Amino acid sequence: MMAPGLPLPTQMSYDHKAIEPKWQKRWEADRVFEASEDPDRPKFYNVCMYPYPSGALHQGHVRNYTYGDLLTRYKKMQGFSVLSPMGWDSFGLPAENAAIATGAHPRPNTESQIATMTDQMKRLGAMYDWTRELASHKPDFYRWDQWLFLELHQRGLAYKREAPVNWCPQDQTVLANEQVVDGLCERCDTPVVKRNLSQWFFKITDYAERLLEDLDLLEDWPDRVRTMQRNWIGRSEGATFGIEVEGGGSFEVFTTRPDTIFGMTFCVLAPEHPIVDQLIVGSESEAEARAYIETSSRASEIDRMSVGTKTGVFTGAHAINPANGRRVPIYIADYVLMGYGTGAIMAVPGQDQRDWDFATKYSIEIIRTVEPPEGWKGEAYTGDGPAINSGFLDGLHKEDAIAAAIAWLETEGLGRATVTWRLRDWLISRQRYWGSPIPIINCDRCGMVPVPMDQLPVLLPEIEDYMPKGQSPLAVVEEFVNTTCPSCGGPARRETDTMDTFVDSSWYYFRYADPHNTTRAFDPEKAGYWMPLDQYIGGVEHAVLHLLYARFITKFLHDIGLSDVEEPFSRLFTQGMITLGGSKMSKSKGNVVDPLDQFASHGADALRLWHLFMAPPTDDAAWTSSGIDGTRRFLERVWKAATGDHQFTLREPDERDRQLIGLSHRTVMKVTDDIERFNFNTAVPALMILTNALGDYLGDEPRAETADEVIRKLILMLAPMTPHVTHELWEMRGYGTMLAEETWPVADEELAREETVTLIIQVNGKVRDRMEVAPDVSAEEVEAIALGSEKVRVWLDGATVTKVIAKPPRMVNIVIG
RNA sequence: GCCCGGGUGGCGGAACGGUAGACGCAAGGGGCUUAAACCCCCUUGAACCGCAAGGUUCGUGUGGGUUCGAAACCCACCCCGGGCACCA
Repeated sequence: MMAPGLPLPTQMSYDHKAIEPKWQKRWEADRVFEASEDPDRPKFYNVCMYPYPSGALHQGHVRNYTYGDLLTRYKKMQGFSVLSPMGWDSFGLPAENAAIATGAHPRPNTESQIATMTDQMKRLGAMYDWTRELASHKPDFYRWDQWLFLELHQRGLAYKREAPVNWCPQDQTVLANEQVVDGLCERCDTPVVKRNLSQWFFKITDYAERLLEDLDLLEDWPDRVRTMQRNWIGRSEGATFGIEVEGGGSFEVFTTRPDTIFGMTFCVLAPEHPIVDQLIVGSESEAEARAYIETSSRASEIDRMSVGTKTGVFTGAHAINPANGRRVPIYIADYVLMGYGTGAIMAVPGQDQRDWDFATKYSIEIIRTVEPPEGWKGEAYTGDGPAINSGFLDGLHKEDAIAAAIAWLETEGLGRATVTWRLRDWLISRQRYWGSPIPIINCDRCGMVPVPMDQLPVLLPEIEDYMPKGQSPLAVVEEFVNTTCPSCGGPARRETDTMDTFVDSSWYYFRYADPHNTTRAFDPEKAGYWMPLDQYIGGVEHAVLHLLYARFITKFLHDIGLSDVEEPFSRLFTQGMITLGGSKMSKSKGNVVDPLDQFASHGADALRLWHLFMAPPTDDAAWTSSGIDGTRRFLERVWKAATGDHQFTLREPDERDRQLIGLSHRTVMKVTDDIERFNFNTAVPALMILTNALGDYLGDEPRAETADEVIRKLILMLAPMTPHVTHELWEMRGYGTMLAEETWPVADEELAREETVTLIIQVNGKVRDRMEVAPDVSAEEVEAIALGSEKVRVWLDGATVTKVIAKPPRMVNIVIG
């Protein structure tokens, strides 16, 4: 079926509808892409991020899998032992929401979508080792999520505590952080509020330092992803010290600017700070303070996060500035976050703009402790300068003043140098059905007891009602909940939360190395052969979620002796989006171009080539329907060159043969280099130029030997890009081998060398003439040629040559006065 | 606000500091055809000079700068996209 409005301008000379299925079946039957651990060859472990089974491939998938498959085939031709597996991120909210909407169980729907997508991947010609296929919703996979949980739990890295979570009042459910967009529920746009629930966390903060430091090792990651992770981890150096409350009690504050301590004119506590209650009891401001705390606890995230509208309330209590004994008021304000630092700050309005704003609003004194530069017209000054009004720190510059202030705090026993992280522990509980159950049993006598390893997996039960009600749908399933305590044998209740699907994706790439193991998550020997990934390909949207969690879990597996590597992904590639009409293609916007239409009209090869050609792989790319006409036309020309009935002549090779052979070697160099650097969009035109030259050559007394040599190279270079048509041509030309098993061509530098190059002759930087010269021409010769040029002489008439800059053989510039 | 990207023909995009616009799309002209489609050939950044061959000037967001020479390097600014955002 042809896409409406997309008539193919090409009269097709090859039948993609016959060729493509033929080779797809052949590759599968011959098991060409099944991987094996081969100690005699270098390995190449190549993975595209496993997809959520959404039902059908879209153009973004096509782009992703085309890049991945190109690399799989290219590396295989270069002699690598390649592992390119595929799996399914098949747990999670979309399937569950579909189930709620239709009343059907998520499993059959998920599995039929997996079947559809598998079929479409095969129709794209993307080859994977399907013997290693995995799906996270299957018990033989999620069993090992539960194992991972228990390993973390054993070492104190999985723990439960009450914590504020995102709550959508409309949907009556908790939301994952990633489902909160600008403070709103991504599904119903309702402002999200915080709600306290008892939750399971993975202690990723224990790994903060290593996760930050090892980013420096990841040289083949995009800078922006490393920067995003660095910001997300957010290391801040400073000091923590205690502050006495007048009349008894104390609290700790964290600051990156201990040097400004003399400028502290008030303190601020987060509304949730535990000491607040004792401070306000009986004070004049108690009623007002309680009202404020109540209001901010119910305020939506979007309100609390909005910069500029600082509000707060005086507690009625005062603190003592430890540096100068000054009595300062203690406020409560929600611009101080309980989750960062100590949930309390010393406020120095002279040196912090937020404190300045607050002090101005509530008429609190402002003391500058760093001399601003001459003519400073700003408000708070956060830059460097000599300390003033600061006692023993006076005159010191920022760095020295910070060191001196910390030394003083430590000598006085008031505080210490500390490092604070922005990174929070990873909240992995979900009050949702479609996920891996957390393997914990709650016993009244024994407390929280881990499910013994030999009782895994804790199977997800079949249920009728998936609707979230603020607790897991599993909580009402009596036969699931009620069990016996593994420790005392008494009656006990199962944990009913399930795990975040990011737990699945944090380790799945280890499982590909040993996917059928029934006694452990994977054999470290097998994982040791394949890990780390040599190439990981996916969307940039996972920069700080999946890619950070995966690094954490890999480090953990390393620490417990199951992995040799500390970093899972040696080389990361993040592709741009496909857009249409200025926005991302999506069903809701109605701007989807279904790849099935192009499979039918132009064939998978033409579609793959268009994706490679249309834009640099890292850039977003705008879909245009006519572009694929061009790549199909190009494949037609290749087909005609390789199968046409040409008038070959018997003659000795001449200049034309040498030219074409030379071009073919240069093309091999260019295409190889471009593929290595992911410049697919420039590799394609190089092949077009070669094909055009070949077409011209074939039309004018061609030699069969020359033609064959060039056609062979062309087919080999196109093989990873457009595998079906090239396999068919390889077979038709009778080379007698499977193209996918062939060797990638290597250029001969001698043959690639050009006989002449174009010398550009400039006068004062402007091009005035061009000449063909030998590549090894000298500077003196180039200068003589330039000065001898008739076109140049016109410009030199009546002028004095002041300088000649010669860069043989490409350029010479005559400078005249 | 902060941190990354990025602004090149009608469009997607090429260009180790050295011929700007490769390659492709679209458009126009011609050939083939009874006709059309397909296919093939030619033209296609702008302005100007020339009968022609050819030539000149301008041109990579804006304004400066460095350089014999800048789309590329430096400074300032404008616009677009993305990420983070009361993190003390």
